[in-house]
Amino acid sequence: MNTQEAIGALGALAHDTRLALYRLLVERGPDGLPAGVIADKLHILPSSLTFHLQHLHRARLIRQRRVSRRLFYAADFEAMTELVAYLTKNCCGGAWAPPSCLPVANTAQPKRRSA
Amino acid sequence: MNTQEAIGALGALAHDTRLALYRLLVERGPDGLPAGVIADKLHILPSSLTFHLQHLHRARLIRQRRVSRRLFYAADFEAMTELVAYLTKNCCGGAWAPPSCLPVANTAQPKRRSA
DNA sequence: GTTATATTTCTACCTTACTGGAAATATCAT
DNA sequence: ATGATATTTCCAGTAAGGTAGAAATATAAC
Repeated sequence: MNTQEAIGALGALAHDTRLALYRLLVERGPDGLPAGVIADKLHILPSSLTFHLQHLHRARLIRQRRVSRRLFYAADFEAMTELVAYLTKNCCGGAWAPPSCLPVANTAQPKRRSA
Repeated sequence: MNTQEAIGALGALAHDTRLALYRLLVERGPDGLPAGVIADKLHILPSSLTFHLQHLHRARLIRQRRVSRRLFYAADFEAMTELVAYLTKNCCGGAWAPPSCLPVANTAQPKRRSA
């Protein structure tokens, strides 16, 4: 993850609705949720939801897949891992985060089914 | 660090100039740099610099102190530690970051002189 | 007190981000 | 094909963020 990607991810998370949305998807795991269910849970209009979903998607924090007529969105766990790695490496003066943290992140991902 | 504080910190870092500024201050350590020097290094106008410094300061990512007629700004290392802790705790589904990471962050701070 | 330096504050402007409603698209069921 | 559901796209309006220059404040030197 380079600086521009990090800025994109930080900006995507720096919003009430989007952070709540992202946390909801993380909580839900790799299966994710369809847009409609998310809209209900967060009480936002469909057009707003799409706007925020696309914002998170552009930042590669979430993934999209269609299941019949519904679009499911799921958190991209690698993205957060990379973001945290970027922050600890570049924004803590190297003083933070023992290297043992980084490998753990990958192995700790919930098992996914297809891709 | 609560959600609103995290959003504030994320938003403060989610900008080209401010991220560069913050990283410059982290690199510099607890002594920090006077505003004028920062403006020179980042090639930005004084009024813009103040704008971004205040943004970072509001997010408690940097600290300010006056030395004679100059205002020094320095990174607040605890803030980044807390932000990373927040992200790993709340946005990685608990799957990330072994607890050993967190204490390390505090002990790894560069020694400061006064407060 | 006057002058110079360092930084902030103020104001105006421009751009981008966000919200909300209506229309369009995609998929499925009949 | 028609109708229903799920979601996106489009558009307009409003709010917030960022940039820039000029004026104001704070400190220091003379």
